[in-house]
Amino acid sequence: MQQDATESWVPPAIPIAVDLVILTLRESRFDVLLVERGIEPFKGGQALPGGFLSSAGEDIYDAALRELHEEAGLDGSALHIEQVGAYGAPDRDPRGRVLSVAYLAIAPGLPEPVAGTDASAAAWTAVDDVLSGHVKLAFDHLAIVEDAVERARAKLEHTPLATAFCGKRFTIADLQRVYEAVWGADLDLRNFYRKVQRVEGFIESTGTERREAKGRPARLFRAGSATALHPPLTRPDRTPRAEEHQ
Amino acid sequence: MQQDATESWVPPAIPIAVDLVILTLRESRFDVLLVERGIEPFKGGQALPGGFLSSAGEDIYDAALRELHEEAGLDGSALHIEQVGAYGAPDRDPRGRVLSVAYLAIAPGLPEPVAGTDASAAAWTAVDDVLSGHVKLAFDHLAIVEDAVERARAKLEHTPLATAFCGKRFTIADLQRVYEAVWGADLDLRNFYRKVQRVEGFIESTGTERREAKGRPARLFRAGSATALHPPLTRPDRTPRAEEHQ
DNA sequence: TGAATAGTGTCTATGAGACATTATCTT
DNA sequence: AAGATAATGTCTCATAGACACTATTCA
Repeated sequence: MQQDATESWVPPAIPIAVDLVILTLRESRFDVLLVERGIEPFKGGQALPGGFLSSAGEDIYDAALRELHEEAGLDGSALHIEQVGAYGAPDRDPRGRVLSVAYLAIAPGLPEPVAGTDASAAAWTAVDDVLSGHVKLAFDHLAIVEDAVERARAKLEHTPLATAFCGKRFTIADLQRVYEAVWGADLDLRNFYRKVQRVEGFIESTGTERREAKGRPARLFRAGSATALHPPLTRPDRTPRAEEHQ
Repeated sequence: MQQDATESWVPPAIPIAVDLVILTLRESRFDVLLVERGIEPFKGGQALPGGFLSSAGEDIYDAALRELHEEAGLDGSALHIEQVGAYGAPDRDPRGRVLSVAYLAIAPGLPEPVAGTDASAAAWTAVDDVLSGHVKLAFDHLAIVEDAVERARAKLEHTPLATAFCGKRFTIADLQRVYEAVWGADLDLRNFYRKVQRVEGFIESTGTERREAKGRPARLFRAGSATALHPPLTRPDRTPRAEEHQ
């Protein structure tokens, strides 16, 4: 980077924004947070929360944390956050050129559609409705959601990311619901219990239980110390296996 | 993104650069292209090829292609190129704030250290020497290389990316050398042949052969149509398996 | 003791990894 | 036929996936 510049040449500067793909599970549904746009372009349309850097000195990650707080009322220090990538097509914003850095945030299921914030227009929306095109998004936000969701789905296989969708303590059934909702696939309960418990450092027992009115109490776990899952939990083959034509 | 702006507020604009992590295999060595910096800061130091957008209207991907041509003499349309991410720490460039979008490019082994270009100072360097810190890089380029290399290593498992390191036609042994060099691990030849040939759409036979002076001729293949590998080629466990303590 | 939820065990098939020999070509 | 390189087959073990029953609690 940083080419040989003549004294007179000035590299073009472009406004920088951050966009947030905040994912969560609410009642076993895989949701993304969208806000209704209050201004043109796409006024009244649905979009990802986000915004411009507040100053030329603000770190992009800090900007993501700030928007997370301002637009979603969430505390980023408690969440899993990672960068998805930069989206910089010259025509992505009709008002003029903007380069946006997208972040993925995973939040434990929040009962309320987030209130007391800037963006009172924020609402949880089914990820499926977005990906299917049933809910239309402004700008290139659909592509951003696609990339972020695929990232989350893939990381569920190899990392303990699923625990980020759960609270501090969770049951194995809770964890299974995460996998099923994010992957959009049903998993066998017995195989899931076996695999999850075999992976070293994925979940550790708290010794406590959760009882709900009826039925046997469920044991509670917390996230373990592993950063990678060995062996991984693989997604069910959507390409079942080459139809042994014969 | 695109917050409610009052008429008077103007979002801060920042110079945008692209950095390229160009990876290849040369004589079974896994190499990255570095350039010697001609100007301060880090004058005389090693850095990734790259540069600022040429104009405020240039697409970032196009800028990556342009730099690939200018600084490495490579034709991007023939290469695998993907974005790694945005690097935007406010202090990453001592001259002032720059946001850089990093791209990963995979090139078939090129015999010569790339000549007849802008950057005659460009040179292939062993990736291991960079990752080990033996070769020091300017700015935050080490972090960029780490991210890009990990991306490449991971994608080798699930995608036919390895074929991007090879020419149009290659032997199975060529392909194995790619995996061994990028992963830094020895693979069993017999298992490799079996697995590679079982994966549908990974490689397809050309019916032709390559003969080198002596020995049995090797069959030549070309990249198949698959975009994902089923089943994947997994990296040898560096974390061998929980030492069954007992 | 019945209803409700939590948790486990076994069998089969497939892939991973270790390992040595046969095949084809040139000189 | 000797030398060199290419290619393959078998065995064992671990994991994936299909599948049904037992355990614990509360009313």
